[in-house]
Amino acid sequence: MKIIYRDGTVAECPQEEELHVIRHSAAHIMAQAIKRLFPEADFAFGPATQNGFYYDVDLGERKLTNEDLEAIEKEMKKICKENLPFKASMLPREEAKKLMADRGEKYKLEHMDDLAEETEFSFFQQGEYVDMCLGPHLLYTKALKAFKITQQSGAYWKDDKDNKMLTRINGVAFRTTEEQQEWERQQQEARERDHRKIGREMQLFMTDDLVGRGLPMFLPNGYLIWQELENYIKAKERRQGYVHVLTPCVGTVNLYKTSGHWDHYKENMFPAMEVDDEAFVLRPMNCPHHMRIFANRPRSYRNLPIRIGEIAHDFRYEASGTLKGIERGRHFCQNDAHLFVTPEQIKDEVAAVCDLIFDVYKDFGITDYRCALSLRDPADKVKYYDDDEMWNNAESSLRQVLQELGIEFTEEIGEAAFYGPKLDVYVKPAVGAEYTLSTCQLDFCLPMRFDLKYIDRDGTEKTPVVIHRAILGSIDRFMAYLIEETKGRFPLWLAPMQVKVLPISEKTLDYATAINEKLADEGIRSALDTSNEKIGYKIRQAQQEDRAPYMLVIGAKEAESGMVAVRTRNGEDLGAMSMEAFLERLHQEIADKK
RNA sequence: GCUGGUGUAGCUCAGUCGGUAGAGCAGCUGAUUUGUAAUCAGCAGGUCGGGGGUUCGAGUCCGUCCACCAGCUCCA
Repeated sequence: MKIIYRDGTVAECPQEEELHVIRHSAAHIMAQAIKRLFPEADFAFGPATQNGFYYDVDLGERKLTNEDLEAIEKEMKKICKENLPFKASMLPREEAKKLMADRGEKYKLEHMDDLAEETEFSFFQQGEYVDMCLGPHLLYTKALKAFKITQQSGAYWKDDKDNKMLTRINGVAFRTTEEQQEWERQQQEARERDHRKIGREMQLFMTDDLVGRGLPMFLPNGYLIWQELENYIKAKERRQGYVHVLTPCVGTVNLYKTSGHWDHYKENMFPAMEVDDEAFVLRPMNCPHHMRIFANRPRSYRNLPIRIGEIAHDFRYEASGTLKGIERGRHFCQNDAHLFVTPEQIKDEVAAVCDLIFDVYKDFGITDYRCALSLRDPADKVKYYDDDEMWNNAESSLRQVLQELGIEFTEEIGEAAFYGPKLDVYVKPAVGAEYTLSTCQLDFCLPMRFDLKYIDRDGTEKTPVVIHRAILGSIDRFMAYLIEETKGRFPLWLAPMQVKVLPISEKTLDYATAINEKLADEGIRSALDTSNEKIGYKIRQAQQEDRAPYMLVIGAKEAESGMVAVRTRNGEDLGAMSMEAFLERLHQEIADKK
């Protein structure tokens, strides 16, 4: 595939750049189509994205309908058919400005002003449409073979919500129609994995308008998984010397004024409740409660580190548009802990937290994640606690520890918490944008604000350092992730229904009932299908709807021999085995967390 | 919160030009007693998201509120 660069040279496109160029050119062709249909259109940015492209366009008061989008797509196809060449040209600043001014492109002009150090600008033209652009592009519009406009949405000029909202038109583009079909298949597959869909099918959780939006309720099946996760992570933490506490879901406004959260986040908290001349809020996080637990009694360096964990209920008044099943709600349960340490202990404790994170990921088979060191934006004195020395110290300590641990990470400016830098571990769900699962934050700030002290070896009072960390993040979000990763086919130890007992007919119902009871006695979550259906139907139900890892087919042969016929969720027929052998298999698999 | 879209039975969906709602699955009842991914028949199920408006008449048209979905912004 040949492409044209901004200086007009034509060359073979590097393989890995092909899609990007196709998508970028698709954006230009879409802009041309939009301009033909809506001459008043004023274009902002129109880049290629991970799957496709978009163009942000100012259409004045006009709202686009779906028919408009179809018309744009049709016009794009027409432009491709016209097979217009892409032509590159360079203009010095003044001429470039005149060209854009003549064409009424006020966003491009503003962009040129932002690029104050540039002396000349490049343009690409196909047919009557000219766009300021770095390129490179396809040689001809016909080279764009597979694309589709997918949606429109709003987006702010320069991503700033104080600026005007423009219409963003999104599309996808591929090398071939086969690749496009493959993408559509994957989209379908992602929709099938959506935790909200599987959660409803498997009766894991529900929401209800009368209870309130963003307030999911865990149903018996979902709460079984929840309890397994809670027990699992608490046991892991206990092994690392954590203790667990239980603290209330409300706190005084003064508590959050002391921590600084009130100033930073009061807009995202449920409003204060005034009672007996005191104001309370539903708590949005637990750090202040844990700080006060530390301050409850004198502490010695001999007691440190103190690791206080809690499966803690939190409430945040999230913007309505951000709510998403149990991935992001207004109530959620953090797998939270605060480690109170001496400065010398930072390294070992951060290392232990990282070990715990990756140990847990191993248990769950999580391999597709990325780590980021989230730093403050030093220019932002409003968001970040203003103490350069403290920040430099915290950031360099955390960076150094991560480097020494050999963890690969990128650094992201302006992503820190207001009180300190953090290690964030991101994962990508089946549906939607990536999010943080685990976090480990180094905090020199809250211990000062709460005036925390311990008595050091030399008898003087010192301020401890706090490490905030969450491994599963929130139980809710972690469950959402697991649902999408497993498609609801949870490993045995987590499956709400571990075994389903399927009598072939009522004639073997008694034996099947005894088997079911035996399983229950052994602590196995089993269910008995007493329905009057054929065995094929029962299997289909157990495998597809219940997603039970094991099915026991119980007929005359089994009743006579005292065996069970075992079938797996994957359709594998393991044949007849003794109940003892089956139980041993179950217990082993549960212990292995496979 | 912003922009756009969607809302019909528990679930997935159909419903033409405005003339008082339909299917499959699930549910219930009965028949059948079944050997590894859907046995047959019958029954029941709805203030068409809510309140308004236009109309002789609204699931359908208009407006408003609510919820959901996508994207943006945000995520202590």
